Amino acid sequence: MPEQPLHKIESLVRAAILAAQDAGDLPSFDLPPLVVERPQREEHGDYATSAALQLAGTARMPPLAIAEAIAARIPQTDFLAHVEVAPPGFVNFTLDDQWLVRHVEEILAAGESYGNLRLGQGQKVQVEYGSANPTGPLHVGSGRNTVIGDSLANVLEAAGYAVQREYYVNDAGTQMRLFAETLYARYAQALGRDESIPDDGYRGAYMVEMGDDIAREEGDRFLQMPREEAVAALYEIGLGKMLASISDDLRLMGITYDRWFSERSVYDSGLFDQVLAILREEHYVVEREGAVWFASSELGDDKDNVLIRSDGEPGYLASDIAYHYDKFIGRGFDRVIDVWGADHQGHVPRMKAAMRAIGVDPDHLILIVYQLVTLRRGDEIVRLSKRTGDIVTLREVLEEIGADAVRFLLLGRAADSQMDLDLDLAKEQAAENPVYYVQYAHARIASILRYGQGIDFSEGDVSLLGHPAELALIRHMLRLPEVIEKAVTSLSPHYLPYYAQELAGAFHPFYKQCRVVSSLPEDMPLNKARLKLVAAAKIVLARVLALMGVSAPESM
RNA sequence: GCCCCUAUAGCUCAGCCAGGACAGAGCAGUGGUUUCCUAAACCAUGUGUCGCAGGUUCAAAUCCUGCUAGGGGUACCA
Repeated sequence: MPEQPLHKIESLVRAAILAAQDAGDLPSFDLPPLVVERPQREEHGDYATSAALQLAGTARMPPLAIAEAIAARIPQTDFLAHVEVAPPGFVNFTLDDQWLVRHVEEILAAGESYGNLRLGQGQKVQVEYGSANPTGPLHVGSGRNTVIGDSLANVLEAAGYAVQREYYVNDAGTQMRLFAETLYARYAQALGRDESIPDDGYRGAYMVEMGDDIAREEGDRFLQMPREEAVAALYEIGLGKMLASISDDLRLMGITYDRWFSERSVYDSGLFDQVLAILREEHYVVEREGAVWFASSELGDDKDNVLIRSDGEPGYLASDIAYHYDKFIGRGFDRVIDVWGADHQGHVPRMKAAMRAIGVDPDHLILIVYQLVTLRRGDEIVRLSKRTGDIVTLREVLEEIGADAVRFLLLGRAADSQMDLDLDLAKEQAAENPVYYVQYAHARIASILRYGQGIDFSEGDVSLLGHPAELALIRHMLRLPEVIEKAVTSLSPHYLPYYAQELAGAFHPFYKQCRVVSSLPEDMPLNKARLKLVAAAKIVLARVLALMGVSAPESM
């Protein structure tokens, strides 16, 4: 895992400024954080810093003069071909061709681990995502949640964190009781009994089907027992069926968890009582109006929140505090990341307050709130509600559009950005989805390697590479570690699909311009070098696809 | 009312955190490309009051204030 050029350049620029100050070419001042970035335009090199522009004010010197002073003190290195000063005060860095070309060998040597970083240093991080109520099938919103969470977990792992993926099963509380009551009614109806579902029950067709299924599988035995007992039994059966269906849908998207954590277990294990006692001891629990309140307003929230309702039923917040106590105190995660839809944003200040109450640094609980997906079919807006039964299931969308395209589509927007998903358009454009552009690059390489499988290119000489299209491809391959770092530090997996397209966009022109396996005998040395290049490109493409949870086909 | 998110090309969106070099991509449009490795490809080409109005700055899509529009939340549902 050699140091990335980006960071090497940062160090060089910093050292250059300090040296210029020592020599009296620059006045002394404290260095602000230096920004080294990828310039937008190719002719500005591979990396650039605007440090001189930033410093012009404090140094009271023309930016160009500062840039000159910096550039003059960047030492000769193997990886930089040249360093240039450009008006109004940029310093531009261009990577050395031979250094780039040698990088191909490093990627081949790193293999699947190419791109790995040591940012995390083994810190324990939990990512909790998905976590949809098991009262109905997953819809597209849950899809966005899982795609963000899963890819984030992937990049965190790549960056050297010890990641645990978890699904919190809300198998307790009012909604599950309504679900069980509804299921009882549907089951009874399936057996011909006149029974109506609760007013706030789940009206979706899937509940009718489940009632039919259970009637067929179990007969009428639940009608023979006391109603309460029957509802309790159906609660378990229905929960099991919903969880099975949810995990099937997730598997279709390539998502699996390390642990499914039951909300009920928070109460059954005594964890909730234990945490409530701690809150009481710290005097964050008050009783009024017949309910038990969490005094979160004393901890930065703008209001108090109900822990146990006046009907004696603990609310969602109650178990969630206990659950997070278990994550941090019980299981010792250094950081916990929860992925929530914008409809849960009101929960953020309460949970931050709760962390303070149990003695956890609230910054260690990272809440990623993504904006909701608005589904449309043409001009018609499809509202999603499990209760009214008006849902477009994730399964339907997966079947219409395909898991890879769905993941790519859902991942490609920043969490802050609201998504407008037109199912008609998405279906229409499914074939034009950029995911196939990326996958096709991978498949093309696989095809080349099959075609050239008789050639032993292990002794290929990469120094023969140098065509502009080859160098452009290598430059893009080199960016993977930077992209992973950026996705991790900004907790924004949406950079991955953009990068993937750019990488594929460097491969396809290379393929067009550079014959990899040529039949001319005199081309053999170059063939071997290029086979090395494409083998390395395949590694990088496969890696970024894997990070997105998208398959990397050998043929298309 | 108050709080959070958003507004950038015909459409869908990056870029905003750390202000800097003529504002980017995909799709859609137009024209072209196939004697050896996959045309799901390549090449060329047009597209902008960066929602509006102020402010800060040598420099604003980016920071600040106000406004408009859309989405979400809002004190015993999750």
